[in-house]
Amino acid sequence: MLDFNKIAAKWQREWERERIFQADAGNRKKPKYYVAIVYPYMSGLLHLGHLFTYTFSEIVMRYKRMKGFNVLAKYGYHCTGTPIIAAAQRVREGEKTQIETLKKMGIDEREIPKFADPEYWCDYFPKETLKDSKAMGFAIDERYAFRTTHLNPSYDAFITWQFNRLHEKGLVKKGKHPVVWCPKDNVPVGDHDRADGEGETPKDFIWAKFRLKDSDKYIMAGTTRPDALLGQTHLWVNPDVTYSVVEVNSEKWVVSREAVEKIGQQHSKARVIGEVKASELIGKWAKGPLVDYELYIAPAGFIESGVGSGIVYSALEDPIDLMECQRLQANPGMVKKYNLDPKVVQSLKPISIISVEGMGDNLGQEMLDKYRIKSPAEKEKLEEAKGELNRSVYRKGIMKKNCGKYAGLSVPEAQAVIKKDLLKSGDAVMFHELTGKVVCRCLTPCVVKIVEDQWFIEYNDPAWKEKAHECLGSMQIYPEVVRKQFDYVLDWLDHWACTREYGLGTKLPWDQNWVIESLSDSTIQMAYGTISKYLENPKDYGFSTEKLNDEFWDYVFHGKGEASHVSKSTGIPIKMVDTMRADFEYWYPFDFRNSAKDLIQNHLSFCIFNHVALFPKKYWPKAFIINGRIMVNNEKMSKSKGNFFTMRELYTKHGPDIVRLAAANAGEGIDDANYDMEFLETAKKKLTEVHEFISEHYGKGRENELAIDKWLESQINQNISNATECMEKMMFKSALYHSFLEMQRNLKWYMKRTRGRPNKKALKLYSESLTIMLTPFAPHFAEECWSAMGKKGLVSHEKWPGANQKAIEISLDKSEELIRSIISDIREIIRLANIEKPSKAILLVSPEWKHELFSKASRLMDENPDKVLKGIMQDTNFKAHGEEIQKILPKMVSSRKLPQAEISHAQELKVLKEAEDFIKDEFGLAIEIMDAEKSSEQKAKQAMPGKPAIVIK
RNA sequence: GCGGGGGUAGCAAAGCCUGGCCAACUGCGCUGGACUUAAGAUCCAGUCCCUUAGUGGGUUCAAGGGUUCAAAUCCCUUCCCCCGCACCA
Repeated sequence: MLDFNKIAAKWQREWERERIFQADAGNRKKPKYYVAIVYPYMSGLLHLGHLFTYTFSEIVMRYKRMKGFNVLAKYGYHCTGTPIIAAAQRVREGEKTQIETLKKMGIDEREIPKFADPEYWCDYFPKETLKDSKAMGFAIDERYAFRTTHLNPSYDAFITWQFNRLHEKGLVKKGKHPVVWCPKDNVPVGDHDRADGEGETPKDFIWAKFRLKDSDKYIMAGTTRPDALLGQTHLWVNPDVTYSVVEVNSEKWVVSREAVEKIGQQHSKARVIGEVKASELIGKWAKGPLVDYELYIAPAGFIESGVGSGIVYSALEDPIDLMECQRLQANPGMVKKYNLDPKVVQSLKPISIISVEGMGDNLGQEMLDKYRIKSPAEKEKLEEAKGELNRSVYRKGIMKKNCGKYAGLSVPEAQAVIKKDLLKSGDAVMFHELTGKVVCRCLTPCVVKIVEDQWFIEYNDPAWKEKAHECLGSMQIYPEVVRKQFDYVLDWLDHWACTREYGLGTKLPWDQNWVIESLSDSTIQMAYGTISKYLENPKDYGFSTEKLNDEFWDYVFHGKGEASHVSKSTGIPIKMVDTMRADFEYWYPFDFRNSAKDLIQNHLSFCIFNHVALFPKKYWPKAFIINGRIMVNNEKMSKSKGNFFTMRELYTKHGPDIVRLAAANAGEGIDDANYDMEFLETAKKKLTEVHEFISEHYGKGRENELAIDKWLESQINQNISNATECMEKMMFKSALYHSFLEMQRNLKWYMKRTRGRPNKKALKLYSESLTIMLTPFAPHFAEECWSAMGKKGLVSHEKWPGANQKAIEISLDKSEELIRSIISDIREIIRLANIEKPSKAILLVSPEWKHELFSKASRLMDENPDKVLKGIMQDTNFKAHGEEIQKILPKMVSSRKLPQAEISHAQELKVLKEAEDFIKDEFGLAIEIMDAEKSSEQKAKQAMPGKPAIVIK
């Protein structure tokens, strides 16, 4: 077995010595290709997930180099945001799992205290990441590597520029927004920080105000269906509850006790100024918005004081309200108990305000009937009925004539308009309620909080969205199916809270209390990556980055202003300023960026938005390549399952080439890929075999040329052609299949067919093509093979092979198929007929007229299947065989199964003759090949083109 | 709910856009054989059912219906599965 690590080290030294991956814009003769590798987050070492994603970038980088491009790889380390800080905090607290995680990465126990400092992470992991990348043989130019965060003043200046420009364009605004909030920790609680309630979000409600008669108090009732206010009939309160009276903006609101805190979170401070028992409200009247009548206040058992305001208004088209109402009406005892007016109670009836196609005027009753609900106790059924009704109302409902100015609107339209009207008139206030219970990791139940003074990037700006769509339309998206997803996301993105109160990152330039959030500071960093070589190593170029300012970036990215002026204000020599400008112009835009699909709905879409806002069209992104997530042996990768691997573990154990091959072979497209640990071993064996084969056979072999040699040549060229096509389509697994696995299979057959006597020229073509095509996948190994062939220079410098179309001959494939099927048939016959000691196989090639017959028949078939028979029978050439044709042809025509007549009679004979020895060896039989017409065997008639009759004796 | 992607032989996974060469690429697994002291590896053969001195027949590509001379592939309906829905990298 080859020592893949040894090979890797050897060739990495060579590459290093020749600096073959240094990317310089000076090389302008070549077209450029800019790969914006997605940068890893520096909260740990690279792992298998990174490896998979990076393999795509890596393959394309090397491939494009071999296609003659000047390739730049953007390479960096992501350090902004909260995860590093949080992890450092955990180290400080001595949390076991965090410390274990660090230990597993090979960090010495004594070193671990250093990780209590977030900045140490930002130093340590970039270094280790670079080490790993080089050990993997990634074709990167480390001079360009950069870190994000304020620890890197150049990057800091770059982000400052970005936000100043966005701000100037009016795309960053201050506002407020609802978040799920932990009242104990005082932080927003994202999905992953929850002990319970994943997926729950704040939902819009409105609380409508119902003025209590002869009072200055408002009864507040929440609703998600403001349209139903038009059909309001009365109010429900929970008879056993004592409500609070709170003062909000000098109004007095009646709400449940539980609601008081919510008001405080979402509105100005709520001051409790009194209490009122439900019994004091029941039987009174109140006046709500939109209608001109007053509502009676009634008791209901289903009202939960913890939901909404603890009071609801009733619209009797709702099955739950209706059921409750019917119970009350049928229960004089209750009416008496609560001292209600029986006349009023009996007068309550549904007001029909919405027409729904296929339904009548009493929607609530219809649903009760449909679900056969008899009592309010049947809660589940009631919920279902309500749900179904709401759905059909939402989809098909139209506001009826009695809805005044809202008449004729569809229900969603009416909801939107009414909501707006009510909020404007002050008859209702906006409220957010969680869609379900959320519990923070600290076990505190969460609430909705309105965050004030938050800065947003206004991705909801319609003009901006339109431009983003335009950009997407001009981009290549691989695989194409993801485009729809992007389209949706671009529309869906709302304003994005882009600042945090704490975390690593650049300070918001005009409001230094805020730190720019981590997804927002990495949307156009590919532009920085074109000139990071200079900015990260200014001393090497004789300048300093201390005084970088917005003017500098304006000049470099937009050519705005004067180089001399920029030079004066930044202290950077004019020549350097212009060099950077030129480099940017040369490299930008980026041509390739790949990532796992999780980044579609944020990072990649942000990237589009920010580019269209900050750069002219010619610098907009060119292509996104989306890959699935990686699984290990068909299981999700996770630390708890023990199938979590750092990249370092993998390449140390198996060598980088093997690890890369397995990654390339894991999958392509958007489906989750599978990293097959067994393939690692298979790959080692296969590569070792290849190396042995090449070392042994290259430059040797016979000189004379047989058909089988042409066949191999044809196959090689087909493989080149297929592999190239796959490479261009970014389908690297398929590319690997054609360039490597298929090639190997072909070789095996070839060696067998030539009985170990290959042709020298064919082998040369094979070895060279294979080695070159393997270079993007297993570059060290390819170098090793290249040198084993005695080649001077590096295979990394070779051109990707072009397929010689002339060498591709389908008829050669057909010939091989013929041989294969004959062998398999002979074997089958021997087996079935149980022939103990066969001595001879006679192969009877179908007569020439049959070849002619079927090639003509298939021509006729393409024209008109109905006329095949007639056409043939009219042809005098076939007259002599009329009877036989009548027997076989009609059936074949009707089933559309004609024998293939691609190989002529003469060719068929020739092919068989040439393979005679091969077949003989295969079975140890004497072989006789003859024209079926000249044979007296019964079987001879069965011979068809491409299917000789076989007689075993 | 909204949006997206899927359902193919024991498993995994191609094919579907551009219908026919599809009983359906390929890998794994399984069965038998060769090699070997043995195991592993490797190699050869087989692996939907029936039939058979091969090239024959039947039933398959979630389910049902349709278009067509012809459907895994096109159209319609139904069922089921996966992913995303944010302030987080």
